[in-house]
Amino acid sequence: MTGTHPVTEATPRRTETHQRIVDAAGRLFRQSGIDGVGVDAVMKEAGLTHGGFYAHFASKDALAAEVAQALLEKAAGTWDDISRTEDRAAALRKIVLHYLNPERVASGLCCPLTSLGPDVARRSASREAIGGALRGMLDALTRVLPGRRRQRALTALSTMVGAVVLARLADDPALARAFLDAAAASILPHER
Amino acid sequence: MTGTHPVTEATPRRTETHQRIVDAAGRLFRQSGIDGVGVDAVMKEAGLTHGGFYAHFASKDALAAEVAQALLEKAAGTWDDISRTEDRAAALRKIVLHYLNPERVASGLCCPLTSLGPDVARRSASREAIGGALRGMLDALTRVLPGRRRQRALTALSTMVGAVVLARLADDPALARAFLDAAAASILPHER
DNA sequence: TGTACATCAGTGAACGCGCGTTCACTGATGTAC
DNA sequence: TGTACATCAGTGAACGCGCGTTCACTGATGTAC
Repeated sequence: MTGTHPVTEATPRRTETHQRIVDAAGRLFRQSGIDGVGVDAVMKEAGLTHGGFYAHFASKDALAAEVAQALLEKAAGTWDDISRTEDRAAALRKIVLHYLNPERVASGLCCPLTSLGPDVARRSASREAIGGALRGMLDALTRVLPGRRRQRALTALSTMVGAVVLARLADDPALARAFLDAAAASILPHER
Repeated sequence: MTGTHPVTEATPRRTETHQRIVDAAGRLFRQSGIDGVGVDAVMKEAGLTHGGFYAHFASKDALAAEVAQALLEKAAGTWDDISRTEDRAAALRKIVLHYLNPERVASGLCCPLTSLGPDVARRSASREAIGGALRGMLDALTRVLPGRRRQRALTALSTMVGAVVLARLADDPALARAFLDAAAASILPHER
């Protein structure tokens, strides 16, 4: 029910189109911010015209909430899956290196916490989804971090998020890279 | 010259009003985002009416650029000053605890990197100012961190920025606090 | 299998509000004599 | 010290564009017989 237009029934085609709009918005919102992208642009990205939008969502805000929730759940879910792998060290490596991957960061299609965070936190609708994702990511990190201390997970998540934020803020690609590399090195067990 | 209306001359009163507008915008923009605050609201916060705005700034974007530059320079300057104190350990403590102060973070009137960052990075005008501030903060941190290694400064800054971002995102005050405390503990030499 | 009709996803023109921007004016400050 | 005038910071009404939202319509999909 959440965010979806309540009146009309769900049919296969409708559901597919709905999902295409959410995906398109996910890409654009993360690159240019929610306020920086019009309903018009979202629908064009999804291969449709803007008029049909309100057959799928009650408002642009409802779309934003659904996009945020979907991206946050997906991110937390991925971390959770990986963290349940047998090999804890490998799982940690995978989570950290994927998160801090320079190409992903540069594309803007990275962690929704950093790309949508501020925008979304102001819209109170999604605060719960954010809280859930945070806890999920912390749980996953705690599970794979040596010592399994919550404290370390809090710090590691801060370092990763900060590195991504700073890398996107840096005007110089070398500096951006330096933030990501330093963060990875500080979290991963030092191998040399 | 930058950002200021180029035609009119600078007189004491003009300068003071100009500054009052920049200060007001600095507060509001950090709390609600640049797109979330109208010229109208800025001028009201400064105790004026909206009409007079364009006697001081060429556009809202010009104001945003000036606000960002002022806040970034102030932040970097503060760090630089503190870092040149005799006692390195005390200077580090001061920088870190001030930055991670829960009340400051909750008020939103904290580091412009986290509160304006994304908004501002998209407006290419201020990328240079951001880069400068980043380098200044890194230099200050390097100066006061034990060992004086650049690598450690990169990580420490990431951790601090990430902790603030996450603290503002967390729906639960206790969780917010946990991010800030964990970050401080991880950077400050462990005293116990 | 073919025809008639109903349903429904998507179209695109149009509306209207918010907000950035402009502008003619006012009241206050300052200068000339 | 007082009066006349010029300058200029700030006012508030008005404009117009962008964008979220609405709506009458179309063309395609599906169902009845």
